[in-house]
Amino acid sequence: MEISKNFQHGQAEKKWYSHWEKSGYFNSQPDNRPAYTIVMPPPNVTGVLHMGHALNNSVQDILIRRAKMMGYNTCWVPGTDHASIATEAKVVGMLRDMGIDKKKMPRDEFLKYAWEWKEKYGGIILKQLEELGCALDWNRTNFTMDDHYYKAVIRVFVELYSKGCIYRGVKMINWDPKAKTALSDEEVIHKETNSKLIYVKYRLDVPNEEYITIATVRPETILGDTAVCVHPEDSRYTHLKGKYCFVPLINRRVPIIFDDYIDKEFGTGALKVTPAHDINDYNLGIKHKLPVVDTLNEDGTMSKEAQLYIGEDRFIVRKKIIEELRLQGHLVKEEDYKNNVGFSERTNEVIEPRLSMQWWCNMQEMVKPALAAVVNNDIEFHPAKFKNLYMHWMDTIKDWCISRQLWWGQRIPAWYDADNNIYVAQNEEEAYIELKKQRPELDFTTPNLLRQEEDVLDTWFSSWLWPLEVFNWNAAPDNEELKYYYPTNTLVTAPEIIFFWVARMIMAGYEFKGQKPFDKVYFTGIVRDKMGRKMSKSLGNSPDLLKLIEDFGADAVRFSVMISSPAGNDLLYDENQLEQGRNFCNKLWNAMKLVKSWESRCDDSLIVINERFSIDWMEARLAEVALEIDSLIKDFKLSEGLKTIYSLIWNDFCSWYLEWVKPAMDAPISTEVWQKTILIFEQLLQLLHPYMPFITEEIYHQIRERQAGEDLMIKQLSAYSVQNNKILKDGALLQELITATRDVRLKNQLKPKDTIKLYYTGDTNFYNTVGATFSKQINAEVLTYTAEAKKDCISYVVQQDSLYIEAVSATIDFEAQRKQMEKDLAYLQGFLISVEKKLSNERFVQNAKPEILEIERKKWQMH
RNA sequence: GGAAGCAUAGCUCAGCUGGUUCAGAGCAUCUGCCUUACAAGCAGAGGGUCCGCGGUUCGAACCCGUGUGCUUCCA
Repeated sequence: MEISKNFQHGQAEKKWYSHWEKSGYFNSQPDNRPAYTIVMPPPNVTGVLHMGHALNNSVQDILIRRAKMMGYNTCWVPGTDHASIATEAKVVGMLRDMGIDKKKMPRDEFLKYAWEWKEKYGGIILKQLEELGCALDWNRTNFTMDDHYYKAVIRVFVELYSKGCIYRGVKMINWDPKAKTALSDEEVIHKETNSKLIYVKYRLDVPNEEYITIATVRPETILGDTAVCVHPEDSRYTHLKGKYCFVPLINRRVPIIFDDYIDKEFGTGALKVTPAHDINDYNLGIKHKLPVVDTLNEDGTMSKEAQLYIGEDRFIVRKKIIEELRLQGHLVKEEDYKNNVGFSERTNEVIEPRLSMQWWCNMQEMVKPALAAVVNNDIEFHPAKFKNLYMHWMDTIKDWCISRQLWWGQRIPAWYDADNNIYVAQNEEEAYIELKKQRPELDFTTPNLLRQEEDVLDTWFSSWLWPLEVFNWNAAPDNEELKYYYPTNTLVTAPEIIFFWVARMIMAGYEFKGQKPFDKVYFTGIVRDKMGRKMSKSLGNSPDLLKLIEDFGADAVRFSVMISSPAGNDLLYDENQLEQGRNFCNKLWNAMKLVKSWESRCDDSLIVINERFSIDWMEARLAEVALEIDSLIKDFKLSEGLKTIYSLIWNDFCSWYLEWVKPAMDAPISTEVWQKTILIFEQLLQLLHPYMPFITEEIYHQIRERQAGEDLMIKQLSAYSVQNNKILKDGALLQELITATRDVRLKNQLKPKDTIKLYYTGDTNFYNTVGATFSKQINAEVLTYTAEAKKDCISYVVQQDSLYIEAVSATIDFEAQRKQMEKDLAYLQGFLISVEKKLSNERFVQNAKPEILEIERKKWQMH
């Protein structure tokens, strides 16, 4: 069969992915091998594959494929997250496009649409992971709203409620007026924003016309003011103790209160207090027993209580109210001001602090084992610098707002009776049983004695159970699979969700299973563009991943994201790396073509003599580097690992080894050399396979006939050990000799076709062993030992050996040669002086470690 | 406002516990090659105030202090 000029990635990817899948290599069942398990961070059902996923999932695939070839029973669990806010927003938008208003629709009907939407679009992202080559166990695909999963979430809620961790209460929350729901603190993104600081004077309730001036960036909240606060030690205001002032426009009479919470330096030192719309004001309000005036509706418009501008959006009101204050003479001045404003992570809407009745989860007890596990490295963080971040958050953990005013999600299993008593239960029947117990006097023949809570749970309240529930924890807590796969081995995720998800999973693991969910957490970096900007949809700087895979191949894409992503560091994505990946594929492909072309030229009768050294050296290098790669991958230095194997293949194998053993044109090759070469090639492919699965599998099958089931993906890695240091040193010397000689040839205008006669001083054994290879690489017709310096030759030095080229043709540039030798001499002299200095320094000899001293003495002797 | 991290070649980064003349790799650049696996390539080369300053040490890219710049997290 004709071999294509270059690697045809499109065909190979389809062929091998379906072959692996059909062969069952992706699937896992418990057996007596040790398990290696990863649960994939479930992407949103709303998502499409982007560079972050490519990085994250490439890393996981590398770990899985590597573990598989090391004898583990590997299990990588895929799935998706229902992402309540994001998905609900999509579905509402879709309905709006269809001319349907969500509000006019019953809950059940809306959910029907949501499920339809999920079935249609929700799986796309998983499908896209196939393109990347991910070795996922598709039989285990989970969704956080699957029936069993739903039940697990409900059970967990009920359990925590009965333990007293979950409660219902009114608190200041982050309100998203667009999604019309509460958010947890983690879902709010603070951004520096250009605002105006407005100075407003409030008339004092004192006999003469006197004012107190306050400063605010949210003048619309004036309508909810119930006090003005100053610092007790602020001499400007001490005379106002016990006095009152009037809120402008609405003339509400409010007290002037004193509290050392106030920053005297900020603004005028006087703060307007709006307990309904600011967390700090709220706390002041509680302390000073202030009334609460809630001036906002759930959609961000002004409420009736505001008295003015009712039904108008808060930002329009902000502008209008400034004008009105100006008209009425209350506006003192406006200043440009930078402040931090909270935005909704999902809708990008400006968050309004709002007092609201929500469900809360107290984490104080759950934190303890979860914190300890990370502190004492029972769960390892890679890189370890994220431990600090984790510990700080856990130390200062606050109650988690878990209710969301949405329909898409697990509905909170709480029921209310007519008097608003709460019954939390697994389902309505059990809630009724509870009701009967507590209210036996009720007439149970009347329908609808109970009504269920409308709110659903925060998405993260379901995804924190991920490593447990994908193995069916709820229905069968002692099941074999859970025992076998849990705790999972490695979690690979982005540091952005360390609080959202990682911390909460750790807490859930200890709380519900009494065991950690994973041994190790590997945090990938953020993918940025060439200019260092984070890749995002809104910036439009994220390339179309599927297009990249189509154009360059999945292997090249994987190469490009892995080559420059050191553990935990951000990845600066550059198309350049994509080309490097493609070129590498091409290089591999061409190496294959070369080796294959030898097959028909094999000759059993040829004895291996000259190539013996090359083979031994390559095998030693292979073993040496295989060990290096092993330790790099163990340390999650995946990028380094790829660089190492890249260089082993390109430099050691292609540039040195293949050139050394390559027969002359049309000459036969010893069968043994060919066979050894194939064996070496296979091992190189295997080391590379976790990074670039498709091309390696393809070439593995191209270079030799394979039996059914004889696939690279499942080939077990050999045990490597380094036993031959001498040959590695000799190989390095040979390379140095070749490079130096080529350099000398080039500098003396010797054409590649000109042959040379070369004389050396040095170990004749060594030169005899490598002589044929050396001569071939530098086009020498004679290579001979000489005891003394040769005259009228080009001379140069490599390590301890002197070399002399007797040029058959061409003139010798003695001047250039002299300069080069002087340079070499100066270097050596400098070297000697530095060693001498150290050795003659008494304090060095006294203080330095003996082994260091030994090294220096050796250096001295050698020169 | 609070905390953490980073600063090494044009770019992206290695550089462990201070010790080989330690200043490295890849990419990019330059020079010479269409040499029959590969021009998506081959052969070779150049390129540095290890951010500034001060200190500890026999010895500092590495440890300490300080200044500057950048990034991230929290409020």
